[in-house]
Amino acid sequence: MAIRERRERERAERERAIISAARDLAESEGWDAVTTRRLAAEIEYSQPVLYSHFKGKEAIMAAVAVEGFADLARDLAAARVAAAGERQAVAAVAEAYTSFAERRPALYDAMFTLRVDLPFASPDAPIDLPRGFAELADAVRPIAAGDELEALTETFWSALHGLVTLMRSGRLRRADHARRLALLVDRFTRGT
Amino acid sequence: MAIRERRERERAERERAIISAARDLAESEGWDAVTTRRLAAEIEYSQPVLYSHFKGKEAIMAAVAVEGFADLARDLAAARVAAAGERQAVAAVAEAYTSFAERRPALYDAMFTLRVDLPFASPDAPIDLPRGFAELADAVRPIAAGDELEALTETFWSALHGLVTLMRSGRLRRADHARRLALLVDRFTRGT
DNA sequence: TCCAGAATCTAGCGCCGCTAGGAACAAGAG
DNA sequence: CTCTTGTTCCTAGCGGCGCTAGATTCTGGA
Repeated sequence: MAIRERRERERAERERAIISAARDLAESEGWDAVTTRRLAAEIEYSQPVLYSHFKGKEAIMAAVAVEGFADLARDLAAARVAAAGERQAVAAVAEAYTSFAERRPALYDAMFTLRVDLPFASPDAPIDLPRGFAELADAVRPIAAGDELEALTETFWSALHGLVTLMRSGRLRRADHARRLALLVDRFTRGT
Repeated sequence: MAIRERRERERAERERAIISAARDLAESEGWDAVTTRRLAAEIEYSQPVLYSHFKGKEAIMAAVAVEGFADLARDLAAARVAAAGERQAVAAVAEAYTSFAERRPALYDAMFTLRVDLPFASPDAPIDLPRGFAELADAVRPIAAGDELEALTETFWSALHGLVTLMRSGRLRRADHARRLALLVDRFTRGT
């Protein structure tokens, strides 16, 4: 029986290795460089082994994304609790969000841009996804006034996501990022 | 000389055919289905002919995107001038923008999501791109108050883009779209 | 020591974007 | 009308992709 356990442990370790290799490779060379052949070489197994752990490449990316949700939720929480007031909390969370996207672009893409097979606005979403959303919602709550909190949080999130993706793809000048972020926070916190 | 002219005309027609085929194929089956082989078959020429017109597949997508900017600019202009007042103009333009993205998803992706080799915030951006941006800016101007118009327009645009992309990728429930859009417009037009 | 079943690999399928090299063709010169 | 020259276009193929069938190797228990 102990043998079986060791087997399962080794298998779990290998799965972790696949996810780490995918994340590292994506962060250093972009997702285009993450091929099943390179991943297999990285973990020193043959290609088909990947398919005994994951349904396909998209599932590997989804697994990387799930890891990212935990990191993002942590960053957002830290920013929120460190803020001095309600409006500062909104600004701090916004800053933390965009900074996460800038620091971990490949991870961010897996989470929010690339097509991956993950349930989002659904009960069986990965556990850390609603956690991150809840952090945003906590920051937004004081400025929600009469508005529905969930929809307002989604809207705020969308705005942050738009800023980040348009800037990252070269559609917005990076230099004006801080100004745009300030404007967004200002408009959302007005009159509350 | 007339022969040369006919040649050039035919060549221009073929280039148009390539762009149309790419757009149609992308809109009916998605960009993944747009391969150089299928495009070549569609225009009834061999694959290498594509490369005598465009540097590569990305350049074809960029050409499709450029066409889209003209369409979007037209939609935005129509929405803006038909609106009854300043705030209604903001709402109308926002609605027109997201509706364009919903109706022409593949085109929208080429324009704003996929990596294409196009200059954006730069003097040599395709002519219709600043036109679309100017339409947005015209709608935003009355609500800019003391804020810098360009940065505010970029921020508003980003929010629309975020709403659209997160919804389209299944990260936001489609059912709440109108509510989110209304919240966005409300927050941007507050106190002006 | 042998065997059944699990674990893993080799080899290959059909596709991709892209390109080298040659065939077919048309335009001007004699 | 024939020949040369330059353009146009195609056939064929390169290396790489995600993924999988089938063979092979390994391993725990009889």
